[in-house]
Amino acid sequence: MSVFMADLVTDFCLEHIFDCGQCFRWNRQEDGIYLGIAGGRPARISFSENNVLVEDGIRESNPDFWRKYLDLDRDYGRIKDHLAQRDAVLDKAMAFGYGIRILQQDLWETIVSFIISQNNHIPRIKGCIERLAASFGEEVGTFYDRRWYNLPAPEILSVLTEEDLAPIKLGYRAKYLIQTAKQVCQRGLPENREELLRLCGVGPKVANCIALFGLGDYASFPVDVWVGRVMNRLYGMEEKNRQQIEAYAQKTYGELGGFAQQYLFYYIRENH
DNA sequence: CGGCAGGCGGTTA
DNA sequence: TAACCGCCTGCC
Repeated sequence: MSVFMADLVTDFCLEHIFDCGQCFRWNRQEDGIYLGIAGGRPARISFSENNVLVEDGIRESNPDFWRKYLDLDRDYGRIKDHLAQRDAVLDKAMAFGYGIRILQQDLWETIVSFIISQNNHIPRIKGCIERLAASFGEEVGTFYDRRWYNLPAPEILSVLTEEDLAPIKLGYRAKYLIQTAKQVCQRGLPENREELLRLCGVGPKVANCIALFGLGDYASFPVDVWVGRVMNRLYGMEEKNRQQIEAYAQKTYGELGGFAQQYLFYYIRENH
């Protein structure tokens, strides 16, 4: 086990980070500590008095990994200032989700997670991901009294059948996952949105999520039903007019679209 | 029971 | 290229 610490951290709130819809493998404990896994590292993360503390189940300490994963080197105060200048309507959403950070997640895990997420509820998405990892993923060790597993690599997933995956209860997303795994084995991982859209089961919304969370494409502004709702409520736009919403986001938020989307999404999810 | 959820692929016109 | 429709599953 090793420990990572960072002090003087502002604009950071574990609840906002882990509940704003960008990740599915972290869970809040009764003491407010989050227990989960990222990049093959099971960990406990806590935050108090501007100090981030990460205790992970890996022998060799790797502070760079956690700094990057938690996006600690980015000035979110400045991002919020810039967004506030561009659009006063965002103030309420940014005040509400003040501690959001966009995690820099593993690309393959992001692809798998957001293919599963389509037309699906968060508790079920989480269940599917955990069953998939426990059944077909590589075990990374024991941490706080349980075994932890990575999501299965493309090479593993690509040779499974829909029948193999039946117990995972992925529904029609199972064949998407297998096909996408095959494509990644053949062509390698996608490097941009256009390549993401070629993957089976990846449409505009899922591609935008993967681009934002897995590729660091911070201009990406994923529009789902919740973003449609919030744009309707705060801006009076038509909920299902994705073109109009995307055009507005592009024009107004520009290269900060992904940050704006996260504040808006979290705001409407928690205040509907 | 039908309706729906953090969409997508496939089929039509 | 826009509009439909069916889809696994689980929950209301």
